[in-house]
Amino acid sequence: MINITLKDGKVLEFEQPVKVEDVAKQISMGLYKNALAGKINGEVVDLTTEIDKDSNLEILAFEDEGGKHALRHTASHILAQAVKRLYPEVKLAIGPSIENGFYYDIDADFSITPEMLVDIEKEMDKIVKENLPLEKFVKPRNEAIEYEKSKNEDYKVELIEDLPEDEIISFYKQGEFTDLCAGPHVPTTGKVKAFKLLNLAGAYWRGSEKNKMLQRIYGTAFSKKSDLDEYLKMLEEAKKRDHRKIGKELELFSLHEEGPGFPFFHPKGMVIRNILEDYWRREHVKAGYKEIKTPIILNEELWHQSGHWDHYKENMYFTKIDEADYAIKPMNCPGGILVYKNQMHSYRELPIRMGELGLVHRHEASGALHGLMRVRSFTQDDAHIFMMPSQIKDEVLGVIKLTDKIYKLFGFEYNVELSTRPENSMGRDEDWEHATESLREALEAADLPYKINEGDGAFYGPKIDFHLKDCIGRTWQCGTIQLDFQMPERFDLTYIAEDGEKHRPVMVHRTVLGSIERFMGILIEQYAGAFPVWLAPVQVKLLPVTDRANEYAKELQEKLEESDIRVGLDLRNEKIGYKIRESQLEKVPYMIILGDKEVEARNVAIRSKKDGDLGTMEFDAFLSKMKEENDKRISNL
RNA sequence: GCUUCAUUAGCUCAGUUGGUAGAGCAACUGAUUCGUAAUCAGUAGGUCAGCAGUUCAAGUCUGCUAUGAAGCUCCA
Repeated sequence: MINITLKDGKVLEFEQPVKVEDVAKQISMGLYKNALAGKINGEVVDLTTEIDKDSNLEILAFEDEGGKHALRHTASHILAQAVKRLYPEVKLAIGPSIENGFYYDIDADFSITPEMLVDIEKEMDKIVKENLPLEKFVKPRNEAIEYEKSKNEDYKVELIEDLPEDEIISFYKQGEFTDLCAGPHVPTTGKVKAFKLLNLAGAYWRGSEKNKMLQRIYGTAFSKKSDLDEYLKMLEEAKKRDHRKIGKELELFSLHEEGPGFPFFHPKGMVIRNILEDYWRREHVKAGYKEIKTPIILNEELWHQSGHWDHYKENMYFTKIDEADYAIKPMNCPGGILVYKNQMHSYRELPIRMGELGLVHRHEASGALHGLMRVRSFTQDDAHIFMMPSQIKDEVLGVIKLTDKIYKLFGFEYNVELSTRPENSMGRDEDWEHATESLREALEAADLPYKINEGDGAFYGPKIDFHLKDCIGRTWQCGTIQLDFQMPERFDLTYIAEDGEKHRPVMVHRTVLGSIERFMGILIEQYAGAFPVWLAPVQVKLLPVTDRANEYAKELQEKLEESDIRVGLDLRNEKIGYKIRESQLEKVPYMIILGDKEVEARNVAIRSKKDGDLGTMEFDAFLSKMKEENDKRISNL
């Protein structure tokens, strides 16, 4: 007798081992017809897995991670099978499911073209229609190696060879196709009701650029056609928010062949940028920061001392002044350190929080450049905090809270990662351990969920990173908090403690926005260009219906400008409908329509971008409404 | 940097099997003074990214370079 406990606590009894799908069918009619996988005692398994002892069982449908995983994983096998049918000579690498779909890496000695993808999709359709059952079988490791060798699948052989001697290797078979695989899968290929191949890309075997580059086919799969359509539509919509597209349409910034990765900011982009910086300054003054500005070009010797020469040279730009070698700063820390070192410091002063909107240049790989998100010259909203070791936790916690507050203002959700010691790093093990532990404690104290990113820290210390999402779900590192025991050592930083002796301070490097450029990219995508009133480059646009209202419009323009409202005036001889259309496309939050009626009554007709016609009101009433919206972020603080 | 793909007017895009470029919007000029998402007419605008090659002939075919896109690698 086997007892199977379901998620809702119900217990089912079976005489003999049953398959997950049998249970799914039995629990209730229809309810689990979309079952795609099971979860036995916490482990995701195929629907065909036998349950042979008492277990907790959960049936996973497409809504569950495990269900999606099984479906998409099967889709990737169908992709591989189709490719093998059409091009038997190719070698298969790996084909996992990923967040929104799946891919398969293929080694072919010809280029896979978009036209071929169409053929492959057709073949996949056939395989789905054939409704082939997926059958699991196992082989001991050595037999498994021989088996894959006989199929000429070199990559599979390499994968198995990396597994322990006594490992039992599982395979899945669907029709004539078998693949090394740990599962889980849906029971038959027919379950994959809706799929689409999306794009082609190169990808290094095992993710190392030292290895061969394979061809990767990306796709996505759903259990219903309507879900697939919805997803594709969502992708289309998301692309309309792309900051590169909106930045051009709204004349915020531009990029030119003459300076790849060096963005040009236009007047409207500068308005947003300046407001953002003002806001940043205000917040930082309140949080106890002092602002500094340090030079962009500094003597090369400084970079030897900081360790950047040894660890970051490849990404730096260099220049000469007279006969001496100089470097363009890729980071602001040495500048901040020189300011600190310029005088003696008492423990009474600590922590010293020194902020800098610092322009840095980094030689990023050409293929890594991406709009404003990844550039070669950018302004970090940097700050360096010098403190006693006992202050670490509180200071880090303070930065976490400041970051959270600022991100919340924009409605961002974010992921946090803790990155630990990388291979190419400097410093003592015990310092690294202490630093990493301090960051961990601060994260725990802030009650923030975080992911550990092994070996991804800076060369001088571990870090906490804040990642924000762009319009299609790619994440970008923005805020960062980096603990550093090395630079204070290298630059012999000191403070005089209570005991009258020199002591070594600890240093934190941190950014909240990350870079102004990247943050603006994220902002543009977050709002799809329709910025909140306080950030909008033009907040109000005055639209006279005929030139009889021009004088009145100019009068109002002056009054609005006096109150620091950013105002636009459209005096062109165009129809009002046309002027409204353009202002709407410019995403101006408010329009003031001025015709004979308004001139006569000395009032204003308001139209909001969001809500349309708001009717007429007194000008003063509108003005105080604008002032109020403008101050929203301030009262928010 | 790597793989694949792309680059035609300021912008968005057409351009058949190779036979030396076209639309809409924008700009400019004129008319129109009009009430909540495009008034009408006209004018001007292009070494088809650049350089080389194949050809009687190249926007179209080939190679190189630059830039861009997707992904990989990198991102201290």
